[in-house]
Amino acid sequence: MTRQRASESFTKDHADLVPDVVKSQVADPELVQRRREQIAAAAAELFSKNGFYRTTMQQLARQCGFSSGLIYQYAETKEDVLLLALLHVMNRFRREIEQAEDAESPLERVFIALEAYCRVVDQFKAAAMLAYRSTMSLPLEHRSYIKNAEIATNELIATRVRDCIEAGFFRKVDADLVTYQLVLHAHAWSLKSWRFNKLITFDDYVASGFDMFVLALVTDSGRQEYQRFLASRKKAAKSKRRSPASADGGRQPSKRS
Amino acid sequence: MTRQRASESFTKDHADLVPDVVKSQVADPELVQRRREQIAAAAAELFSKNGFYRTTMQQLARQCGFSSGLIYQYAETKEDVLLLALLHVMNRFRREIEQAEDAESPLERVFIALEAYCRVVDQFKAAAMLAYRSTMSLPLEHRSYIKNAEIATNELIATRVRDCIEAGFFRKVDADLVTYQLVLHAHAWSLKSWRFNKLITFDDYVASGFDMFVLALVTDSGRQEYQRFLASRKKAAKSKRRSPASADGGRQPSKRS
DNA sequence: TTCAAAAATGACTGATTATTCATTCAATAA
DNA sequence: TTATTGAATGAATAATCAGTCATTTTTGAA
Repeated sequence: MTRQRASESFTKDHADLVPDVVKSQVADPELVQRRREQIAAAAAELFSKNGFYRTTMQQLARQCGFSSGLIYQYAETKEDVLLLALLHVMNRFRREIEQAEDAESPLERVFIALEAYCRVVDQFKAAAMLAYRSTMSLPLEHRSYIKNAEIATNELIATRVRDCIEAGFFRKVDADLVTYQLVLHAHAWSLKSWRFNKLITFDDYVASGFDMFVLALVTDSGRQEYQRFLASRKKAAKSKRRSPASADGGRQPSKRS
Repeated sequence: MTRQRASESFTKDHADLVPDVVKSQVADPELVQRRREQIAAAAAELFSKNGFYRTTMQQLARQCGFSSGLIYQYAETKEDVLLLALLHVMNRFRREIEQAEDAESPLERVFIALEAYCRVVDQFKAAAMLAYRSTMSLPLEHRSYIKNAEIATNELIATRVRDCIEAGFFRKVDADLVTYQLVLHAHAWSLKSWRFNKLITFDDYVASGFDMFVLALVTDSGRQEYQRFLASRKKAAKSKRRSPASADGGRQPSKRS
């Protein structure tokens, strides 16, 4: 349906990719939008916590605050709901990364994107794992929507990597491949949190991961840029420590490897 | 392979970690062992292909070649069977890595382990994904067995990383952390094969991954060692190309990034 | 206020499936 | 040969749950 940009300002640059495979009985597109958001949010929560198959449609309806029959006005099958839930999570992740503070240096911009990705993964660990656990439960026709959503998010990072290459900071590597490894570094924080939590703090995980990538990819001029970046971060950290306005709970620091 | 080196010597150095949480009605331990192997192998195949919840106990019994009731002589619940299947896969992976050819140089030994891990993941993509998809379907008491099996495998790599550090080739990094990143690099080949297959060949994936790790971790003396390693590999590849005995289908080469 | 259309309800149904258990079978001992 | 034991069978069971639909409620246009 893709249409629904009828109701004026709802166009959305990124058009949250509401897939036309999911059919609705209800006419009003705005209502469809709103209800599906409810359903997707509730489903993401329950599926993340209890798994797709262990969650019943009755439970889901209760979480939504309405009856089980109504869900079937906005989706045809339980698998449709899974697709909505997964896209809901992935779009949220993408938005968080888009909204991360920005910077001048291409190198710093990669760091910021990686950090933002890791942070949202950290914040929604269970949701982050949901994609890994459940994508295979999706009917084949649904999976491409997931892949596209993933690629769209990755592109945010890939362009930043390419900028580093163009700026001469990184060697001429395959940006898509590097992007995937950066993404996996973020995902791994949720996939293996039971182990990583014992080994390293969040901040060090991000920093040491970035450190590895930079050391492996950097040119001579990039190395200088990285030194500058590290210096400015150190200074920023110091001044931040002075002003206790650190919004998200400053995790305990630890031995860097 | 590795199989039944006689009944008695079955103690197994690595004691395939048959967990005592899974209770059996049958007395004869050898029979239990054999049947459980059957069940685990069949389950690994079906769960990998169709997923845990979509596989019925009847299907599983048919795949085993015996009746559905019999499964319940060797496991109490379907989740027990999942645990057996997962451990079956993980132990197989560990064994494959243990049996990989060996080498003198610590650096080369890390490469060999990484390559072996990637290869077995490549060979059994669906099985490799099973762990990610299904571990959360296990009851909590079962999960620690999975974690232990994973740690046991990782230790094979961790010691090799430590050797590199001791030999002065790697900086004094956290070996467990680096190990986890190596492992994830192998796992990622199955998790994201739909994407990677378009970007890179298997051989290049392994080589470029190793390259990244080495560049990020290496000391000056390690860098020399790595040059030597690359040179010897190039020579080996050349002589191999001459003798067409390359066992596993020589994949098409491609542009290295 | 009226009333038809749209939205929402939730009890119900049909199908599925994990698990059980009364029974059969096979091997060994007496 | 016969009795005993433990392994194996597979039809029956009991529970669950996705999806339906007859009914009620809400909405908003006239």
